[in-house]
Amino acid sequence: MNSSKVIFINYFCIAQPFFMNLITNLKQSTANCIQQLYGVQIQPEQVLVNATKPEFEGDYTIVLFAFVKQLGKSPDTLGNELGAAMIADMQGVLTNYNIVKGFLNFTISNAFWFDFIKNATPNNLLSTTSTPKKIMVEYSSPNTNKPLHLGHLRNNFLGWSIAEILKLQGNEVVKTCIVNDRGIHICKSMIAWQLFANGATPADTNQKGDHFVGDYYVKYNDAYKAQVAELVAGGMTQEQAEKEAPIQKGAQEMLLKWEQGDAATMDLWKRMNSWVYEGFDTTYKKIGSDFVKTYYESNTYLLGKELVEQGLNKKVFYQKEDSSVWIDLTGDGLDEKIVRRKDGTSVYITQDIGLAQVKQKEFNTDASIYVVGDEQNYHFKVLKLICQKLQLPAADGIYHLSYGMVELPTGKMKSREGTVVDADDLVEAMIQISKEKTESLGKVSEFKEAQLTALYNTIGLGALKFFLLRVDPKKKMIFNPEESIDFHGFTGPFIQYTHARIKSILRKTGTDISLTVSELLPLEKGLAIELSNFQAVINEAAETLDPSKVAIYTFNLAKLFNSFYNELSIANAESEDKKNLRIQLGILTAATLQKGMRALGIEVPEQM
RNA sequence: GGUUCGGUAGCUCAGCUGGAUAGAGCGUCAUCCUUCUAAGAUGAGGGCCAUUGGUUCGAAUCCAAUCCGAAUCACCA
Repeated sequence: MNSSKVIFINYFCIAQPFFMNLITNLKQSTANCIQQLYGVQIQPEQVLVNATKPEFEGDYTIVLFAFVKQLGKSPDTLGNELGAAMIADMQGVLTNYNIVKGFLNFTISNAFWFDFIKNATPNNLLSTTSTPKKIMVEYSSPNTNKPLHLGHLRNNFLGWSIAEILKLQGNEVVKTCIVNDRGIHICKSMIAWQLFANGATPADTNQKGDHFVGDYYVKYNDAYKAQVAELVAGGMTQEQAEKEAPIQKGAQEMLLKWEQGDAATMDLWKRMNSWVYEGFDTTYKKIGSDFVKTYYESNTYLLGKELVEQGLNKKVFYQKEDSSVWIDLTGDGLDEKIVRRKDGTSVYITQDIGLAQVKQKEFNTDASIYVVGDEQNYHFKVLKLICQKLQLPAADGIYHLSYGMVELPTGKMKSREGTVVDADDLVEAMIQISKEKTESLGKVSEFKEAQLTALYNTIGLGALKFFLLRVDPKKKMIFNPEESIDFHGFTGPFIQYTHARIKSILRKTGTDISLTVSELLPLEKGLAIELSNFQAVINEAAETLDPSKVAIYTFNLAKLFNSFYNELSIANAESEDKKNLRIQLGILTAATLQKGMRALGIEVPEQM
């Protein structure tokens, strides 16, 4: 069992494209023909259908080895009998077959692909599922003591993209955010502000609010380290000094006051958080994150207490002598886990159980996806298990979309040590680079200032988003700030460029066309085949919650189009028929690139 | 120590429900703008798919063991 291959949702009826699904039909036909020829029952799913390798003749290949033994036929005999039977079975679709060492290659008829090209439109390339679900995607989860960094960007882009992909299938998606706005770390920046700010505000220093507050979090840590060093120099042990540092004690007192609802503390807390939220809003707007509902931990941290009582009654939980409450998960291969402290307060897992129930009551979703880093894999495993044992209605719908950390070549990012790649800085840098590149190419000289600004944003963010989404979410990734993110090759701008290039051609040729049958050249057919795969890619990305599948697909499609573009002229095609056919392929490719990139949260320009 | 996830070209990554000669991008080298946008295309070079054993007609892919790296196993969140 490999948990990394867990399928998010198995749709009873997944979205099917408007055209006949060739692969499904090939499998079915194989099973039918084997039944007819040899009277042996085979499940269509057992049949392996691949795209034929370019060095062989054909479009799709059926692998015969699996049946050779079962049917007691040589690969050649089986191939010939099956090939002939299937061509009769799928008349008009299959035209030819050949056999190479147990691989049965079929050529699909020109008419089939032409029909696909003719009937496809930007609007029917994707169709929606007949069994839509209501799905919550919780992502972003910022802390209010520091600004967003590169890791948050991966989270935000992933969450957004997953939501878009699920929407493409016709599901209803509810995007939510849980803000970690309380706790000792928040008090640390608060006390540092009290000590060092002299009443300064973000407006005074002309800073974004989240950065302003983040600076005090760093100042706290600097002061803390200095105090500890001083105490150690005065003869204390390191351990003692870490406990006794005055600023640390101050933060703890402040947390106590906060929990007691002390007016002055609450005022300061609200004030500083409002600065941070202002900063976050700017960033979210810039990167395109939004939420239907934002939950605040200051409101949710006491949740789950009732559920502890229920759990005790149901004997899911048990109480220790010191009156703390636990659950024993050793039977499930995990540990014992505390769910309520001896003083009666909730722990992290308890509030999450409570929050899961609150969200379920408020939105009544079929599933809830938590976009959270892989360091919390264990936590979410436990969360789901406890919810299931409590028989909460939300339990089975909990999915943890676990993603790997973004690391620097020097190792993990640490905000306390200042080794973080700041989200705002990085976004700005990307936009700046896209500006420089665009200017040096000089292709948009007629653009007005506002158009240029929009274009730089589109390209800069496109490069950044694509960079973070093109790799498998569950893998950790390394970001090297020394090497800027690329604009060539397997990148967002490459695909944006291909789209703009197609649009440029279509502006010249017009799109008012009527199609008449013509022979398809290999590159034309190749594009048609790739376009016909779009729905399957979206389905797979949704089932595995993996946007990188879409990134890879859009890249391959763009690459294929660029080869096509290089070899064949559209505007000056050999004949009017060819010209119209290629215009149609251009329309479909541009639309597919646009939708695919949209699913990654990336816009594509008309011109660049 | 237990659990989980990784190890594929110099670098960053695909491929992993077993199938034909393991693929991209970057970087390197070489071609192609008087012809629809060169942020492009074409080609060359680059590999003991961590190691060993097993299953199979067939293994990067499945199984077992080993080595290396990461995360986690808090009355922090």
